[in-house]
Amino acid sequence: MYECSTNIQPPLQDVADRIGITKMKVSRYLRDPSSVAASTRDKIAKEIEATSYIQNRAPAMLSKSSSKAIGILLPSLSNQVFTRFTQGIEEITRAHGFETLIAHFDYSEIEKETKVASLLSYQVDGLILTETSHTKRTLQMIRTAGIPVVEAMELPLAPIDMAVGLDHLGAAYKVITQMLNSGKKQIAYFGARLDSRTKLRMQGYTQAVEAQGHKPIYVLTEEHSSFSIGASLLEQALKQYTNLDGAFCTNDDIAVGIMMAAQQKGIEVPKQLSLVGNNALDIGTMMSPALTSIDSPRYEIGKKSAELIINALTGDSCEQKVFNLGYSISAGSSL
Amino acid sequence: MYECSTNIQPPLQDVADRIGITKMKVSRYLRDPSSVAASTRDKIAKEIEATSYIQNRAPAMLSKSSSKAIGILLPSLSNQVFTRFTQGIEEITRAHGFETLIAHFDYSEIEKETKVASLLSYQVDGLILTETSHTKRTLQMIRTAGIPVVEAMELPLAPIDMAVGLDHLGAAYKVITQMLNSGKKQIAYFGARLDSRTKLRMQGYTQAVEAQGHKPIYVLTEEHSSFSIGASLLEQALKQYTNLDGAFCTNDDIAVGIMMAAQQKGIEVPKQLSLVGNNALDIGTMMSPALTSIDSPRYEIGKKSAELIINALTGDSCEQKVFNLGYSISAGSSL
DNA sequence: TTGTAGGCGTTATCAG
DNA sequence: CTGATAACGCCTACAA
Repeated sequence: MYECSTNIQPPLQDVADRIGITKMKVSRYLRDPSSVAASTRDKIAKEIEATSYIQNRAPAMLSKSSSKAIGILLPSLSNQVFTRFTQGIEEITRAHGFETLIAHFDYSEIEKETKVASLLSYQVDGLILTETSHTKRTLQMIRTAGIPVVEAMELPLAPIDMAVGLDHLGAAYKVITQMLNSGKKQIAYFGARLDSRTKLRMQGYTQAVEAQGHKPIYVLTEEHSSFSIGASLLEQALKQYTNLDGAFCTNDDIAVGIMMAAQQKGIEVPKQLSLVGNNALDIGTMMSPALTSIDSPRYEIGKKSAELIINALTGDSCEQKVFNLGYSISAGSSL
Repeated sequence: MYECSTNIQPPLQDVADRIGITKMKVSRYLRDPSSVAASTRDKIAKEIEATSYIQNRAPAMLSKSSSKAIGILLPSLSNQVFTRFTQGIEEITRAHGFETLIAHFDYSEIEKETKVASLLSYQVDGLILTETSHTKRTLQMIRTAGIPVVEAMELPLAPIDMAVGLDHLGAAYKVITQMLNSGKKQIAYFGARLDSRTKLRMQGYTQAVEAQGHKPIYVLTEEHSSFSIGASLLEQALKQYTNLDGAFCTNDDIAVGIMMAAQQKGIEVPKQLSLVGNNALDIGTMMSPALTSIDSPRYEIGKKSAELIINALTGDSCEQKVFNLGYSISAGSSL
C-alpha cells in the first residue's frame, strides 16, 4: 500500500507549475510576499492555501545546517515538573519562529546519548538539557556540534556552555535546618530513582543533619517515584527507625504517599511526623495538612533557557553564563 | 560567539579524509561493515568512535523523503496517560531502528495543525495521533503526505487510515448502568478540558442515565483537570444538587480531588457518594476507599499503533484497519 | 521584477 | 571491492 518511499510532500515546483511560474517566485513569496508582482501574489497565496503546501526542511538543514528547531531533552514524560518548564521554553521559541523537538530518555544515560545524537542528526540549532552529568561521548557530540547549549534546572560547577537553575543543595540544607530547629531529632531522606537532583537534595540533607551532630538516614529505592512507592518506603522506614519524626522527600509524589500512609496509620502530621516534599505539585495543596514543599520557578527557567539559546543564535550572546533563579518554600503546614 | 550557521556536524568526508579513503567507503561501512575490505574496517570503526561521528539525516530526507522517524502527537505533556502509551510506541520503534519525534499541542486544534505541519516538514515516515477530530487543513496535509497514520486511543467512525483504541462511550455506559443499578439516583458527570475522550464519556453517561429515565447533570469546566479543580467542582455541584449521590469523572485527577473534598466534608464514599474515575492512575489505589476507575491498555495501544505503522512502511500492511483493545474496571471500592 | 546556476551531505547507480 | 557521478528541494548569489 505505502511504498517505503512514498512520502510525497509535494515540492515547491508543483505549486509553481500549477500557476505557470517558476519555483523561485514562490520561494521568494514565502519569505517576503512584497518581493513578487502584486498580480502573482494572490495566485500564489490561493494555491498554497488550497494545497496546504508544507515547507520541506531538509534543504535548509542541508545547505545551512539549520533546522530552526531547538532540541529539548527531558528525563521523563511522566514527571509533571517538566510540563511548565517546556511551556516556558515554547512560549519563547514560538515567538521567534523556532520549533521544538522533544526527546526523553527515562533517566537512562545511554538512552540520553542516543537521543542527543538523534536530535543533532536533525540539525537542531540549540539544545536544552535537564541534567548535568553526561557520558564522554555525549559531551563530545555536543561540543563538536558547536551549538548553544543550556543545562537547565541545576547549577553545574563546570557548565558545558550556559546554565539556568537553582540551588537544590542549599534549599535542602535550609529546610532541614528548619526542621531540626523545630525540635525534630530523627529525620530521614526519602529518595527514588537517583537522578542528579535527588543526589543534590541528599547532599544538602546530609550536610544539614551532620552539622547538628545527627546521623543521616537514607530510605531509597531504584524504582521510579510514585504515590504508592512513598507509602511502602514509609512502611519500610518505620520498621527500622521507630523514633522517626521527620521525612524529607525528593518529590511530592513520595511525600503525598507518605502522608496518606501515615494518616491511615494514625500518625499525626506534622506533630508526630514532619514532612517536606519537592516541586510543590497541585496534589500537595489538597492534603490536610497541606504539604510543605520546595518550589522551583520552572516556567521561568524554561523561558530563560530558551531566551539564552535564541540570543546566542542571533548574536546577542551575553557575558553571564549561569543564572540562579532561586526557589521558594510553598505555604504548607506539614512542617 | 555562535554564527547563526556554525552548526558544524563534521561530514562523512572529514572522517574519510583523516584515514585517506573516499567517503563512499565510509558510507558503505556504516550500512554494512562487511562491504569494505577487512583492513579498512578497523580504521573506520576507530575513527568514527574517536570523533563521535553523527549521521546527518538531511540528505536522506531530501533524496528519499524518509527520516526514519515516526511522529507522535500528544495533547499534553502533563497527562500521565500518555507516558505508558509513548513507551509502548518506542518499545517497537526502537527495535526497528526508527526514531520518534514527539510534539504536543496543549489541547488546541490550531496548535495541533501547526505541529502536524512541523512533523511533516521533518519528513516523518508515519504519524500517530491521539485525537480523532482534525481541522480541514490538518486532514489535507496528512492526506497529501501519503504516509501511514494511526489514530490512537479512540475508535473513529471514519478513520483517516488506521486506528487503535477502545470504546470509551460503551465503558461509560456500562459503569453508569452499574451505578444506577446499585441504587444511585442522582449521578453527575464531571468533566474538564473538553477533549474528545471527555465528550465520548459524556455521551455514554448521558445515554445510560436517560435509558433509566433520569436527567443528566453535567458539571464542567474549561480549565485543565487537576486535583484542586475536582474539589472545587464538587463544591459547585453540591450547592446545586443537594441529593447528589454519584459522580462519574472524566479522569482520576478530578475523581481524587472530589474524594478528598468529600471526605473533608464528612461525606462517606461510596455510601453517600459513589465515585468512578477514568485511567486508573496510581494515586487512586492509595485512597481509601481505593478509587474505582475505567482502565485502558495504554501500553498495548502504543505498541499496536507502532506495529501498524512499521508494517505499513515495510509493506506488510494488513486488511484490518481498526483495532479495539478493550478496557477493564480497576479493583476499587468507591462504587 | 524575474530567471539561472550551484551547493549543501549522502547514497543509488553504474563503471572500473 | 572501489570510485565517480548524479540526484534530492530549496535558497543564495548573481545575471538579465
